Amino acid sequence: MTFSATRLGFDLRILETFVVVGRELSYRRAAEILYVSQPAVSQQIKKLERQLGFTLLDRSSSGVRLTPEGAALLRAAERALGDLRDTLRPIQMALRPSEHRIRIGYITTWARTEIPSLMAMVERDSPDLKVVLESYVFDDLLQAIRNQAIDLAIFHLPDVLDLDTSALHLMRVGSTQRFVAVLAGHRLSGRESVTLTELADEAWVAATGLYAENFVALCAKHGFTPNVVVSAANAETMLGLVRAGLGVTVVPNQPPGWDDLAFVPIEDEVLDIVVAEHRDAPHPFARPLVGLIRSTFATAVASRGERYGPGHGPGHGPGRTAPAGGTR
Amino acid sequence: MTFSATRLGFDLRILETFVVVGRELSYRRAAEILYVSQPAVSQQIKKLERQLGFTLLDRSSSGVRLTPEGAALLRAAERALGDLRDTLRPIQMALRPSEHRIRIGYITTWARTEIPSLMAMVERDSPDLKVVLESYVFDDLLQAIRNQAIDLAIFHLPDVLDLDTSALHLMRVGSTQRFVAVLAGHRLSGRESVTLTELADEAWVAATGLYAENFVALCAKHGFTPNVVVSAANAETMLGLVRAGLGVTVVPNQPPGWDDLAFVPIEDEVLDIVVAEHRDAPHPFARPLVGLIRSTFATAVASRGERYGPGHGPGHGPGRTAPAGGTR
DNA sequence: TAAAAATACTCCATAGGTATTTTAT
DNA sequence: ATAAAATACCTATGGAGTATTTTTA
Repeated sequence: MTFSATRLGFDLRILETFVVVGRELSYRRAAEILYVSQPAVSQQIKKLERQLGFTLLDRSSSGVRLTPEGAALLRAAERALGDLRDTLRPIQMALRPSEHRIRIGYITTWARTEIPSLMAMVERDSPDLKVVLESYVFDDLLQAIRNQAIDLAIFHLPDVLDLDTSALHLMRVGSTQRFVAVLAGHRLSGRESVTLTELADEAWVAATGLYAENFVALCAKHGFTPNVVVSAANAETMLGLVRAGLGVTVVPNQPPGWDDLAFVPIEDEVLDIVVAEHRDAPHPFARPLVGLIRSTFATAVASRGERYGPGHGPGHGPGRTAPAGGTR
Repeated sequence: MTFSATRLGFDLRILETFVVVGRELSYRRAAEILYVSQPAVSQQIKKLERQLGFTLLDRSSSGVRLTPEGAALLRAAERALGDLRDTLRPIQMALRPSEHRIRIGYITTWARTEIPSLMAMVERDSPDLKVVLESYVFDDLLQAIRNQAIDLAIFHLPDVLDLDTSALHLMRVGSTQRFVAVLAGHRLSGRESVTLTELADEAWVAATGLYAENFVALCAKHGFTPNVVVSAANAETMLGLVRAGLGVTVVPNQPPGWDDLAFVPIEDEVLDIVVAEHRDAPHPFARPLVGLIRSTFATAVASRGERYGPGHGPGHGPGRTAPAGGTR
């Protein structure tokens, strides 16, 4: 016998999945946004349809269309999820009075352009929301969420390295590609794009920690070991070192204000830009912010979204844990 | 990596558990009501406290007290769960327009006294709620929920037999004991109580189906095989057969209107009276009704609540499936 | 033929179970 | 000493993953 505990109607995560599918009208894009696999979305929707007893979506290979019932549920669910959050918020606020402000952690890569434009949107959209910005070294960022030092983290995912994202909840907000940053006079500075292999013999300004490891692993995948002449912990410093002529470096965006540098796209897989929150104790205001973050990165970054979320994810062993601090 | 799907705050089941504990101020009683084991409640509360970051309940062996924070959460949670249900209800109603009424299935054992007094309470409490009553043979009752032929089932659990309650959600609403029904002149009719063993040589009027199997198994546990002279599918008939002098029978209550019969309590474990709903598609109005059902059975039955819910539950093999109908 | 969703299966995390120990009255 | 909650350990279920097949424009 299974005496399951009390349920309040159906599972709410499933409704949220349906809302995303209903908005995107694509299982694949919904999977990308939710950062789960496409079959997971299929299964959730199917389960919901089974529970309700009728079809919500007409799907075919050419796309997905809402049935009339589906359209009704979408409207109702969007409203209801909003109401639900509004209901839950005061409880959570009452219980954690310290959280009338939301703390966003980010890596300096995104400090120059994306964070300011995000803050502008926040100011316009939710002027009464207090945001505290905290810049982090990537290696400490995930741990900061686990520690509840921050509520939301913005970063791009290492694409080769396996990451320990336990206790986190990721949502994809955009994607970008790598650029190699070279001095204006560099032999490649005029190029439309380059392959990583062409850069095998360069002197490199590398990152530190996990991003550096990921870069080395990426190079290994392309058959060479980079000649790292110097490492630095943040993008600003790295670009400064490039400008100083120490070597070339790789960055996931084209920051403005580096007029004597050239940024050449690397023909490579795209990088996912994600936000992470604590899996079990999400901040009540996090969700609306994620929407704003997504539009920020949608406009700020050339996003073309290839593959859906997971792909180098689970099932690859225990992953690695970011240093700094215990399990709390 | 684990990319868990979107969460809406913490799990809602956990909040419901807390509400019950907060009201009962006892893990054990909460476990009984929720029909889960006491450790399950311990774990859920502990998880909630860990997520929130502070203590909700001061517990000791002499009882449980709410901390100030716990009291605050209890108030907020009760209100919020109500709001949540109010939010969800219109969605569910819109999606299943046929369910502006709730269908309650029950076994005839409870038809004489409990169901009418329940209906009286419903009439007083929620006069605009349409209830449809359907009496069932026990063997078909659970399947009727799976089929969504009814929304709520009221019955007592077989205590020896293992039951297939998959896809169901049980909540305990009361407990009772067995009575042996004998003719007024029977040798035992004056007794305060009897043991089952004393009845080993009686001629029996038995139930049919699962309840009958359970009765036979119970007798086996007490070391004898009952001499069943006739079987009947419902309590009214069985008592009629007793009155006709065919034998004695066992019932889980003392129905009125059988003045020429005597009901002698059997020294035995108590039986749990439970309601069941569909695990994945509960009726929006079911929850408030369960409260009324609980008070009905609290007043109608001598309830003393010994052990908490599960105990002959999971881990006993696949259980058995009620006949009649496929998996839907 | 290509792109999207569905299916098949495997695996792991969660959560509930039982049995037992700890604790406080 | 007793009753309640906590702990330890185990197991089952569900959900999400990858790989693959099916479908239809």
